[in-house]
Amino acid sequence: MKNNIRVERAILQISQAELAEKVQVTRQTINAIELGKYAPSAVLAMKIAKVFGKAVEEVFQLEEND
Amino acid sequence: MKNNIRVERAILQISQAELAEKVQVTRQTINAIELGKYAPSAVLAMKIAKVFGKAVEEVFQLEEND
DNA sequence: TCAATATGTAAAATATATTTTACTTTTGTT
DNA sequence: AACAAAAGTAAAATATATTTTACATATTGA
Repeated sequence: MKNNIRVERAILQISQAELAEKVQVTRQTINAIELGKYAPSAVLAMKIAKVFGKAVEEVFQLEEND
Repeated sequence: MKNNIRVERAILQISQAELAEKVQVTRQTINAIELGKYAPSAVLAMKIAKVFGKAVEEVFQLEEND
């Protein structure tokens, strides 16, 4: 699972900590997901996409191994 | 987390078992998610939406408690 | 350069999703 | 009614996401 979180954050100019606060998870969770260490839950993915004003598919992309 | 899986399945006329096979999970997983017993992972939500030819947000909707 | 802010990382604990196996109930068809 | 297919359920095991605490490194601005 790939994602554009870093780019979307840059557009909004918000830190990992700020995004974390907006979607009510810890900063470490955002960091791990942004770095692709694991994939989020659907609820979290939808909340993140919502913050960016994008569809889930615009922020997260399935890969072959998914 | 709400969803329209039942309706989307009806449109495609596929059973829970068939959807499960398409997205590579067990029938019980589809049943549990369809009934709202728990929310799927983002990967699974995206695969399900893809089968239906819809965006994740069209198949799954966040609720207040999410 | 110094300090502050942001990011990366890690291990252990907890929460949640998914599988497996198995059985029950419902629905649709003949 | 009888049969088959579909859907519902449940408990235990496993996999994965998320939290917590804590520290290390990098980046930015004064």
